[in-house]
Amino acid sequence: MDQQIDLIFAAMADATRRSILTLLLEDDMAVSDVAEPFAISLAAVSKHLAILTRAGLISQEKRGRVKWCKLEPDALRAASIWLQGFGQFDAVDLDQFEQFLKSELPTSDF
Amino acid sequence: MDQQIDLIFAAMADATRRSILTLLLEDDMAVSDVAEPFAISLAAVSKHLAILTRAGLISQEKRGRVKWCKLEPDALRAASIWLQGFGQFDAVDLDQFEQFLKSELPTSDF
DNA sequence: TGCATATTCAACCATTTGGTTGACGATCCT
DNA sequence: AGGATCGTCAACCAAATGGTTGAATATGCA
Repeated sequence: MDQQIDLIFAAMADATRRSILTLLLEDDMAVSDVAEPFAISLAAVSKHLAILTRAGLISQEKRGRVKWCKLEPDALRAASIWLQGFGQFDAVDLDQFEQFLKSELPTSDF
Repeated sequence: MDQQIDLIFAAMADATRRSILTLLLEDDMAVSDVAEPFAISLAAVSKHLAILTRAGLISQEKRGRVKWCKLEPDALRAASIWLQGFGQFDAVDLDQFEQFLKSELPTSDF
């Protein structure tokens, strides 16, 4: 269980992977579509997706040629719980949060 | 700012460092006292503390021979905000959280 | 001055990560 | 069957991680 938390935090310790999670927050996507906004190779994105899958943050299902990626928000709960314990954090400023998300995305058109 | 989030999540992706944070939740501690519960060398703990410091999760102040380590919970807010955005997480089950914290500590006597 | 304590530094090692390129396997389409 | 597309695998590289041990630095104390 520790290990799962390790994997989750490690998976989130990379801006590309956090961007991928944000993309998938919108909708399920094929690997190529996930890769499209990024200036790295498809193979590199494939590795990122493997890391996210291993952490349980996404799931992947192959239908035909296409492998669909789906956010698994439940896996974030453990990490969230861990953080909340250090809590007394003020209520989240959602405006700030949206701005932050946008600042992390490689493209800003969504 | 991305980079700070990178550092924070990376710092938390290790059970030893999370245990250290939990220890410091109780009180400020000297490096040797932080190291005491762990079965690794003092130098290894010193490295962990450097990583936590770089991430802004703790601060260290030298008074005399002793370097005091202090939790900086503010640094966790950014990570917390990030996670909350994937939110709709149910209210935290605090009992479960405490049990989890205890399960992560190398010694269970507090 | 001289010793003990607190902490870091340096060098080393094995493993993981994040990236590349090129080849390969699957699947769809005509 | 043949060709295009989707995605991973393999081999490689540079950098970071997590650990070790032994030496060095800094401070306190007698």
